[in-house]
Order: sequence, then C-alpha cells, then structure tokens
Amino acid sequence: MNNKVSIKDIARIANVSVATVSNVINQTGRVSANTINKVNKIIQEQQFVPSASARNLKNKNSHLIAVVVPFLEKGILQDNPFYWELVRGVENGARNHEVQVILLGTNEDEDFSFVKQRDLDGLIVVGTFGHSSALQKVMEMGVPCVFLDSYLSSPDLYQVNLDDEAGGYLGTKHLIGLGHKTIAALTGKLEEGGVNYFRYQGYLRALQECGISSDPELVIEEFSSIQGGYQAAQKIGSSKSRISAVFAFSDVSAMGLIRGLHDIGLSVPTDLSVIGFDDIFYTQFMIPSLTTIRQDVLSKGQTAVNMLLDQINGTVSSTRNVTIPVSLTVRQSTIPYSKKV
Amino acid sequence: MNNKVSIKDIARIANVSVATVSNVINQTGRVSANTINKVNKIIQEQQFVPSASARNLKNKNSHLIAVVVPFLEKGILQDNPFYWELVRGVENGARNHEVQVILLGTNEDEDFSFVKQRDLDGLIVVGTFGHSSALQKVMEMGVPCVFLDSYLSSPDLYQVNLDDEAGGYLGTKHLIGLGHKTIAALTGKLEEGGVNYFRYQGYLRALQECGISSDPELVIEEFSSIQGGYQAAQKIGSSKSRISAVFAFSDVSAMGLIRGLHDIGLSVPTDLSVIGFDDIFYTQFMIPSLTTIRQDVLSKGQTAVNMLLDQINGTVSSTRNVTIPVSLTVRQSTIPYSKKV
DNA sequence: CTGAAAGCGCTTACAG
DNA sequence: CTGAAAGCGCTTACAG
Repeated sequence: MNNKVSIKDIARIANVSVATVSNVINQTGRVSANTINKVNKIIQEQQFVPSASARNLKNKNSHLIAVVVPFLEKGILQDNPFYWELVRGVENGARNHEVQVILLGTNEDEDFSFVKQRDLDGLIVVGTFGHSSALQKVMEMGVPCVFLDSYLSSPDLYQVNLDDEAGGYLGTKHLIGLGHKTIAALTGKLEEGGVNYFRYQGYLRALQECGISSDPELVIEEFSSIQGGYQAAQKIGSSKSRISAVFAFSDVSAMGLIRGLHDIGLSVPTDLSVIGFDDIFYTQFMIPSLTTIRQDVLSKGQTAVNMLLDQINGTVSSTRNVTIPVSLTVRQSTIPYSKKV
Repeated sequence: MNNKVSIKDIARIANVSVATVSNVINQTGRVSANTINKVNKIIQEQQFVPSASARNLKNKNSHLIAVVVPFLEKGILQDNPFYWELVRGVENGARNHEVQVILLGTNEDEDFSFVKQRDLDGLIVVGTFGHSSALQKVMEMGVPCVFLDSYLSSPDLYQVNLDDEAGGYLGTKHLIGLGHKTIAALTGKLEEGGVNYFRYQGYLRALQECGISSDPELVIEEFSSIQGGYQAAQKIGSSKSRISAVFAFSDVSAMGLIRGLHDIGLSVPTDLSVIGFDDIFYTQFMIPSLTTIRQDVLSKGQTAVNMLLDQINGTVSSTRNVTIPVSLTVRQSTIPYSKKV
C-alpha cells in the first residue's frame, strides 16, 4: 500500500530520537518547546499517524470495544430497528472518547476468544440471561463489561436496564383508567428474569391493584415480532373472553396485531384499544397513531458506553446498576371503554 | 487483567522454539506430526489465542474493515432502519471470512486517519458523492474500498448500487398502467448523480414513454424522511393540479405522507394512490398495505463485503460495478384511477 | 524437521 | 532536556 511513515522516520527527519518523538506525541516526559514544535511540524507534514497495533502491543489497551448482540438465526443479526437505535447510541458515546466499536453477532456457543485476540478494552453485551454461557465466559475473562436488558442477579455486574415493570404497570393502568377490564397481554416469550417477564409483572400489579383478577387465558406468548403480533390477532378474535383492550409488549408486535385484527374485521380503537411498548419511530404516524410506553433507546446505548468507559478508566462510578425510566405516550389507539362501538 | 499466555509460554511448555509454535499455528513450514500434536494440545490446554496486534505489526493486515456511514447531524448516525439492514448484511458477510467490522459515522470533514492508524484491510463507504472530499482521501490512501449507493463516475472504483432508474420507471409505469396521469413525485433531495436523481430519471422516462408531459409542479423535493413525507401532504393537498397518485422515493416518506394526507382529510387509496420505495419491514402490515419498489438491502451489504474481500485478497474479480435489481410489489395503496371515489 | 535472531512500530524506565 | 536500549508478541528468512 502506501509506504507508511513511522516514528523512526519522524525521528530521523527531525534529528531527534524516537523516544523524544514518542514523548511529544504522548505529551509525556520533558521536552523543550522548540523540539515539540519541530517534531509536531514534521508529523503534520508527513501525515504521520501512530500505529494502533504497535501501541497496543506495549500498552495492552486497544481502544476498541465490542457491542455484542444476539443473532436471530444462525449468523444473521436480528431484524429489529431497536438494535440500530442502540448501536447508534453506542457509536455516539464511544466516538467522543476515542474508542472505536466493533459490531459482533453471537450465538450461544460463542467462545469470546476475540476478546483476548484483539485485547478489547471492553464489551457491551445485550440481552443475555442469567443461565447463559456467555455470561460465564465473559466473567471468567474479567474484561470490563456492561450488560444491557439482561437482568442479571449478581450485584457486581454493570447493567443498564429499562424500568420494564413500571412500563407494564403504566400501560395497564392507562387501559384500566379508560374503563377496560378484560385486557389481554401480548407478551412475547415469557422467560423468567427477561424483559417481557418484568413487563408482565407490572401488568399483574396494575390489575391486582384495581381488583381485577388476572386470567391466564388473556396472556398470549406469541413471538414478539410483527408476524407474531399478526398471528396473535387470530387468538384474540376467537377468544371466549370479551377482550376490549390489548397491551402488546413491543411496538412491532402491536403493529402486526393491528393489521391482523383488521384482516378479521376488527378495528382499532373502535373495537379494541391497543397499546404498544418502545415508541419506535413510526408509532406517531400510524393510522391510528399508537399509544405506547416510551423508552429512550439511544440514551440507553450512550449510558452503557459511558459506564463501560468509566470502568475501563477506573473512574470511580458508584452505580453499577442504571435503570432507564419509561413514560406513557397517549395517542389514538386507545379510547375509553364507554366509547367502544 | 488476566495474565495472557503468549507464544513464548507455549514454546517453553512444549519444549520447542517459538518459531515452531508459530509454524503449527499458521500451518506453515515443515513440522513433524508429533510436534504438531504436542503443540496443539498445549495451545488448547492453555487456551492460547494469538495476539492480533503482534500479528498485525508484522503482517500489515488487521483483519478489520470499517463500514462508514454518514451522520445525520453532528455525531449521530442516521435514524433510518435502512442502515441497520445494510450493516447486518456486512456483519454477516464479514463473519464468514474471519474479519471483523468497525462501525463508524462520518461527516464531510472526516480525515480517515483511522485507516492508517488501525491498518484497516478495507472500507465500505455508503452514500458519498462524486464531489465529496471523502472520496478524494480514500483514493489517496489507496486502501481497498467499496462504495455503496454512491454513483461515482470513475470506472476503477468498486461500487454497489441499486437499479434506481429502473425502480423509478417501474413504479411510475405501474401508476400509469392503473390509469393515473397526474402523478406527483416525492423525491427527497435531488442531487445530480444521487440515488433520488436516478429514481427521478426513471420517473421521467416512464412519463415520456407514455406521452405524459412532466410538470415541475408535481415534483416535491421535501426531505426524504417520515417528517418530510408528512409535510409534503400539505403541498399535495393544496396543489392546483388534480394529483391522483404520488410516487414517494422512500417508504418512510410514503408513511409520513399517508398520515399527512389523512390529517387533511384525504384517504389512501380512495382519494390518492401512493407507492413507496425500499420495501422496509413494515410495508405489508400497514393499513392500507404499501405498494412499493422492493430492494434487497441485506444482500446489498453482503455483496459489498464480498467484493471488498475479493479486492483485499487479490482475487481476480472482473466486475467492479454491481447493480442490485429492483422489483415491483403491488399492495393496497394503489388502485385504478377509475375506482377512485 | 527445528531453532536463533532480526524486526514490525511503538513505549518506558534509565542514564546522562 | 534527550537518547540508547529493552521489550511487547508475533513472523520470517536463514542456518543447520
């Protein structure tokens, strides 16, 4: 390629030692103002950029972090705009601190050898579970790590989670407040300790608080995707219970659901009220626009990098556990039970 | 951190030289079967992973590529699921070839010094223009590179583009075939040589072919986003021309448009037909579902990595220019002019 | 078939 | 204030 100029070349041209060049680059040691200027000028002229590999070899820090997201199926990342939002946040946070981010998909049998191989400074792992082997391996390596949406029980771990329980509660309360009593929950897979699990707990709490008994028949565990939502419509349409509202635990499943209901002759919100979760970009433009529980995914990503960098730099950060708040955004897809046709 | 084991440790334990260990790792030189077994066993036991930095320092290849995507605003990546789709494709393609991918946002004044710094094997650059300074810099460095959606005139450059002109043509023909004659184009920014520009050329060609004169009044250059589409609805609603159909050059703008029309009392498709472009994940679940020009973004990303890796490995690849095909997907948002109410 | 040695491009005590 | 030298963990001729 281009015959790269090295610190040696700079030293030769400037008539100083490489140690001195190194010192001006890193602003270490004592160097005279004159030398500093001379060397810097030559660095400019030669467009010299220090080699990350060589530095890494000495320093053991790569200024590289990886964001590790789970694969949907073998070898392909999840088809969910949610991850993009997250990754955007991470890129943004990392950029301001001069570390670069490697994007990596993993399945359960990942051995995380890339961490050693590249001497990664840290890891952001999204959506693991307590029983996952990933967790074990990462802990063994002792590499700085922040877990996202993972709800791990060990208090030593750095984690950022959403206030999922509150979200489940808020959404359900909203529906109850509108006079709905038979409220289905389109939960997605309900793994104990998973994101959906906590949203479900919030749903239950709201119900209980209002003296509405929960009914297992109203819990639909369809896969939390647009297709899952679409299929759930069938079950809801044919339910014996007189469901008047549905709480979908993701916006994408709400979207699929609404279309599914439409296809079997049920309209939102006139026949059923629907509330989603996430507040992805399209919700406010849907017809009807979607009432939802809002979370700030971008800031979730940013928070995660910041925690990671604090950890890497040994900055004392007292909090290992951050919970991102949620809020209710009311739009057109939910109406009072009394206005139902 | 963890006291990493090096090739030296392996050599010591195995009672051989580091050269020999290196040879078994890389399957180079001549090593006896016995030694190979012995060394490999120890490598396993010690969970030895060679240091990428050390290797890179010798070999000058980092097994690292970067995908460079433009920022929306200062420091934050574009809020468009399209990029996630692309990046997914890249990750997938890279994974199979043991290179890892760094995700990087850039603005116009990026100096690309990270390429030298990290000794990147290659670059995938999305959405540049011919006049961009990025292009200049990348060419100067002589680093292997593939441009996506960039339409650069130099024939030496490796490029992957969509058949945008055909897309514009196909969509317009569809509308004309349905009997529409006054067809607005919601183009997004029309930079010459840009993606939207070619879609627009296709639109013009279809019009001309059918003897319909084009009318500049029907071209709306609103920003190609959901908000842009929403705002465009105003212009269309208040147009003097009796517009019966709109070709939105992106699905997201079509989504915003449909909602915007709805808010001023116009329904799709009864009052106006609307066709989009891209076929993003939600289109078929919209109410009405969206007729659109489909492109396979995932395979676009995969194609790009493959071209890049061929280039890096010096594999003879005759084609420097790949054009991804488009197709028309007819759904509910477009109906015959005659059925208009 | 195996090993000693140089060198990739840096940083970091240490001496002066 | 400046420089000589060792060393980070590998690879690669070269000798044997």
